[in-house]
Amino acid sequence: MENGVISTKAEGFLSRMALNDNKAGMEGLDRDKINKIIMESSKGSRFYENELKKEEQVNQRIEKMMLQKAKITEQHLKKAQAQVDRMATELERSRDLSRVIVHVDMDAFYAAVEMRDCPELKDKPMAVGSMSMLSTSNYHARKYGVRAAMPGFIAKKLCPDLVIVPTNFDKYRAVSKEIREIFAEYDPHFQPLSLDEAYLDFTDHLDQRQSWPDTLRIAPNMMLAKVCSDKNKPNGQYRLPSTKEAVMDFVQNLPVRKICGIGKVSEKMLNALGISNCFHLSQQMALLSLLFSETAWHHFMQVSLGLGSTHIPRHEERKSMSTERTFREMSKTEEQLSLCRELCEDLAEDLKKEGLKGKTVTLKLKNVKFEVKTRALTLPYAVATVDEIFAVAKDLLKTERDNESPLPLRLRLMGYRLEKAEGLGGEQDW
DNA sequence: GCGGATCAG
DNA sequence: ATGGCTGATCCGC
Repeated sequence: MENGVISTKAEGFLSRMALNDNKAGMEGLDRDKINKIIMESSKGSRFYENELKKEEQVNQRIEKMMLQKAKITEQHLKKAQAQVDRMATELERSRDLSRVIVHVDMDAFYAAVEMRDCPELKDKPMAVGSMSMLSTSNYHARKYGVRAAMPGFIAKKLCPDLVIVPTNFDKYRAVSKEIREIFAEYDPHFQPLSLDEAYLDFTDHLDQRQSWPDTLRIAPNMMLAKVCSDKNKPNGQYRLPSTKEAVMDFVQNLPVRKICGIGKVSEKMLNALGISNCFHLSQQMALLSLLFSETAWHHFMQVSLGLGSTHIPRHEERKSMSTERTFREMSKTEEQLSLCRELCEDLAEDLKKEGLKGKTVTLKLKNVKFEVKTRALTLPYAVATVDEIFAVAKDLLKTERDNESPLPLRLRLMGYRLEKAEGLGGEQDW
């Protein structure tokens, strides 16, 4: 029993904190050595303690799921299988292989821009970000296990020669603009996902020119195109043929973690059921339909059949806008209040740029133990100005302070979000 | 509607 | 000493 607990904890550490070799450029490095260094620089920190706590919650979720699984009868499963089969037939009828979808993803984008502007960096391990957090790293640095979303001080331990370049968003935005102008030539309705990523529908373009560009990752739908864009990095290309056989073959060998929407936690839950790739996923669909929500298993179903959107949606209207900031411990009421005011000013300014309003104000707090809390209030009318927002924001903060009283709120992050409320009348007020 | 969680980039 | 920020969505109240 004692041993069981300890090994669960060790496993928990690995799944949540350990090196993620999902990314390109992470093949064939010394995982054990890297994980040991990450572990040593993490152990005992408040961040790490909180990660352990979160991991324990995930383990409990899994335990609950396993108990549910144990209660499922053969009869139950048979019935579910019949429903799954019916749905598969239905979905199969909707399969559309006539579109050509491309997902473009700039390789190590921020790092590439910095190396372009400072060629000496090309031969060195480098990353973009700060000692607190890295946005991305070049391929030299990846050999040491240095990757995006890793704090710089840990990266420095993995690779003491690492050069950390501060982020320069204006520059990346400018390059992104150039890139998007090129995208528009191929598909005027392309959908940008971030500064360095976009979906393009190439179907019409290819009808006009007959030559096949072999410079891109191509597939018959968005889900597949996204996965393909990860293949043969860097500088490699991949085209998934538009046949059902090719698609099914491709999808069956795919680890579930590669699927957009399946993250660390979902992966761990699926793994607990013996599911690690999409072949297992399709084999266990009846079981999944009984253990997961409808939305979740329908998504699994689509994925296991290699289906995805064949039309790129037009850019949706934004639903919320937020601003948050991390700082060193702040416990004084007056300081917190003036920060609250500052954040409201920033938010109001951002809202003004887009001419937006919102009905729901949400306060986000993270204490020095990395515990996150949100507190929201929905108004009967939409607000946008600093004073309107601040009036609500300061009350939300006060309520939290009163809740904790007489202990002070020992904060490391504060943020505010304004949201368009659902329901009738939401549209005209936003 | 609220709050916690997950996910992506 | 240093463990981010923004936006979306889902689940279970």
